[in-house]
Amino acid sequence: MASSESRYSPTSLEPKWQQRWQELGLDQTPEPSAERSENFYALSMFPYPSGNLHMGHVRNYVITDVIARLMRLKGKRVLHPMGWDAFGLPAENAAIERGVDPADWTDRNIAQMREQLQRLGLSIDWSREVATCHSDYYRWTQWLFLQFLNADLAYRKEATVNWDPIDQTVLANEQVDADGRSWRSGALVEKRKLRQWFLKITAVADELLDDLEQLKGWPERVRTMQANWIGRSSGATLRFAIAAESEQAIEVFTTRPDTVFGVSYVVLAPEHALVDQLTTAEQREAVEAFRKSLQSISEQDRVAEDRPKRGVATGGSVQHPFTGEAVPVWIADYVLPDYGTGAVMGVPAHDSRDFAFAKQYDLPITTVVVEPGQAADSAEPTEAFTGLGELVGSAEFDGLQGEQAKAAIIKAAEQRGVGAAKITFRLRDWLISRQRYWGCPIPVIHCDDCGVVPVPESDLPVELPRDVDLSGSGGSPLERATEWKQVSCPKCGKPATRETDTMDTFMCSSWYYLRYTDASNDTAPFTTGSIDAWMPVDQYVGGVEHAILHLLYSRFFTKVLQQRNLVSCSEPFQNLLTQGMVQGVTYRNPKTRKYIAPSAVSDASQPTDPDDGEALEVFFEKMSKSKYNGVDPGAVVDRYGADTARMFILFKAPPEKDLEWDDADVEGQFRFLQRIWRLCDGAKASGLQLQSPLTLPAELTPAETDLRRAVHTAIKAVSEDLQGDELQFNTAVSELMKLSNAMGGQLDAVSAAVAQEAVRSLLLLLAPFAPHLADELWEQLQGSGSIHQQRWPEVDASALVRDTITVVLQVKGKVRGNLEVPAAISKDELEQVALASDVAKKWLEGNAPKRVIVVPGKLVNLVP
RNA sequence: GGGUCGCUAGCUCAGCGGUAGAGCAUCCGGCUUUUAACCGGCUGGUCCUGAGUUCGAAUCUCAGGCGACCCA
Repeated sequence: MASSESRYSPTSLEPKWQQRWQELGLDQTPEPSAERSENFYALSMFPYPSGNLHMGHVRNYVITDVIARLMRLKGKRVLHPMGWDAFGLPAENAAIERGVDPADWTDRNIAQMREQLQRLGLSIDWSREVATCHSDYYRWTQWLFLQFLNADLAYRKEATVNWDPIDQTVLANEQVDADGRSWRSGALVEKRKLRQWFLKITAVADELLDDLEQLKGWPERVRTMQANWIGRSSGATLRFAIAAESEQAIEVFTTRPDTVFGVSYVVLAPEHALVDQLTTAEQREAVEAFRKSLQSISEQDRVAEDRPKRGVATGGSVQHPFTGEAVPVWIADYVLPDYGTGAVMGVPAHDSRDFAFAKQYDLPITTVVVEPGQAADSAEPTEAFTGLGELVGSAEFDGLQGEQAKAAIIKAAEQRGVGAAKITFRLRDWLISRQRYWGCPIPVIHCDDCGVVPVPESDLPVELPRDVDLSGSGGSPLERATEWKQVSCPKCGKPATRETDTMDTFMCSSWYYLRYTDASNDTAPFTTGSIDAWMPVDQYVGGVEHAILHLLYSRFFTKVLQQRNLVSCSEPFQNLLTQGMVQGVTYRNPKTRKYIAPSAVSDASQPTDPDDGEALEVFFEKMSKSKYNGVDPGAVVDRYGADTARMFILFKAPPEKDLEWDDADVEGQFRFLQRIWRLCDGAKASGLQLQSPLTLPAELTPAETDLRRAVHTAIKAVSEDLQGDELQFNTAVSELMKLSNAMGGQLDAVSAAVAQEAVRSLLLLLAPFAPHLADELWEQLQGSGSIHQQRWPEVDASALVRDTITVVLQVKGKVRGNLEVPAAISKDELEQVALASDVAKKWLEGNAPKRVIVVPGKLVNLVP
């Protein structure tokens, strides 16, 4: 009765199962086991609630969901939460531009995105949802800030920052483009000195670097990026006295003390404190002009290698620490005030930047290091020799090599009081002040008498005032919230004012993974019990754009909290998967450089611009509104269902690689799910049921043996693809396809027990990927309970064994035939069978082979 | 300039010393007369290039090319 065949209809089936799962409480986090290894923490980087879910989000959360569902099937107790990185500038901009309240705007967006997420069938425990902008969360962000303050790891200092003169606000370095303009207002950013709050991340720089070694479950490149960002370099400080007998000196940091005899000048950062003193009257004007010209240039630009180095002589000079000779002092753009000592020694012969600088300003280039055994070349070098080598022209240090030379010079410098060994870091303290409204208020009070006074814990949270003037200009909006700002000092009771800076939103996201472990606790941010049960996160999934910022800050928080005995782990994320971008097909007119929407392209195989008929360039790029290449997840779910969207995203590319969205392949996935539907539908029509396991027959037919081999091969392959360092969802899906192909037409040809085992296994393997379809078919075939309450199938190794195997027969390395032999054949027997074969007779022409290579189970190679 | 990774069928990838494979797409045939179709089948590869090691190299080594990412 083919007409009664049911149809795969995800749009009706998926909401049904989402509701059923909720009723069954399947997504709820169970009570954790005392045995940590029985618990599993699967975590996605939480999103900013922009209001619109995009494909990148979908990819992120689907990956984590497959892992969470798999771990439940494997019997783990799983924590799989979700929340919102909800403070940030877009909400404030919406307020400025459209007059909406940032809190309302954010909450509406959260509601909208939550609904979009729920349609994907993600097994998230929504009872643990957090939003960083809600005071029941940010009171603990403030509490943690006070912990840092108490530990002397939070401080205020005057610093040079990027100031946007139109928006009247500080900007982070990332918000200043390559031309030194604000991304928002387009204004040229100015440098300003302001008092700002910092967290002392440099206090744990060594731990942050050294512990990267432990993070075996992280991508190598993320670890490398962090190591480079931290940038530990060991070398020495050397003092160049301002004048003979002078106490005052320019202190430089160098990783190459061995090149000190090659110094031909010293360069100060233009901001350096000694510049004014050293500048001669003749040079003062030039120095001032140079300093002014730098105000609009970003730091990244100043140090960019391909940029010409610019500088000006101060006219002053200092004394070489070893020779006592006068060394001219310059200022230059490539020396930064906050790095090292803000001063470097110029050794043109052995540093490429110094070399370029010396060439440009015609400064002497003195070679003091050569390849071991080579004599010094008197000709002027054409490029810097930056490697280690043997010292020449370095007085008593001549002949010393490499590290030995460095050590000797450092030792000599220490003895003469002109320097010392020193380790520096590129990492700088984390500036967390923001002069913005929509952020977490920094919980301190400024009192004229008592200074900076922390808000008492009992007064937390310091709530953001509502109805603040957010006109977008005139400094921090909180400065104008006078009623909120005026308080009495917690210490002396006199009138005082609240801190009006809010925190960098990265503060809020640096500990949210801890909050999930005990999300509704209103007496503590988390407890040692909840931390011990779930931390560290077993699998973290997110974009590689956070390789440094968020991931480094979170590691910093964890280390500080561990030192203060608030958490028991030293690293927050055990395994990290950085997923690739989702790219959409992009059309661009090569002449006008305009992007064309796919909907405007009539013939996708030969796309042309509807306006001028120009042939369009076609390529894949990250989905974005401006390129019209986005695909709306909601539309895909509407049309094909969440299961198809999930399957496609997992199958189309390995998770860490970029994924090219292709509608045709989405169709392909939908068809695959339909095939599974029909396969099970056919089995159902034949009376197959899943509720009670049948006993396999003692003797199997060849068809049964083949089917069981296919089933257990798939179980083995999928299980292996989903464990270990490389999670290969794409090949796992491919294995499911192979299995369903092997099952096609075979279910009626085998006994009920074998058919049942096959269908049961297929659905279980499918369950983490296409959870709705798997559960629906499970139910239709009378499976007990939900499929997501079952256990992951075990491999039956005996089903993989073959009775006979095909062995390759080679003659002199060339394949000349093959042999069908019993699987258990011995090496000697195999050799005998090979020598007796027709192939051997033909190719050896009756001669005995000189050599016989037998690889058991694989081949025999006869060498005549 | 240095480092890391990659280069296998049209696409995405597996294989990592032993007869070059999977899925998707293409193509063909059938079945329907489909409008989210379906079933069956066949194609398809100097494994980036060159040299070396080996009985045997996609796989190991070296050199080169191309690409991606990171660093300076």
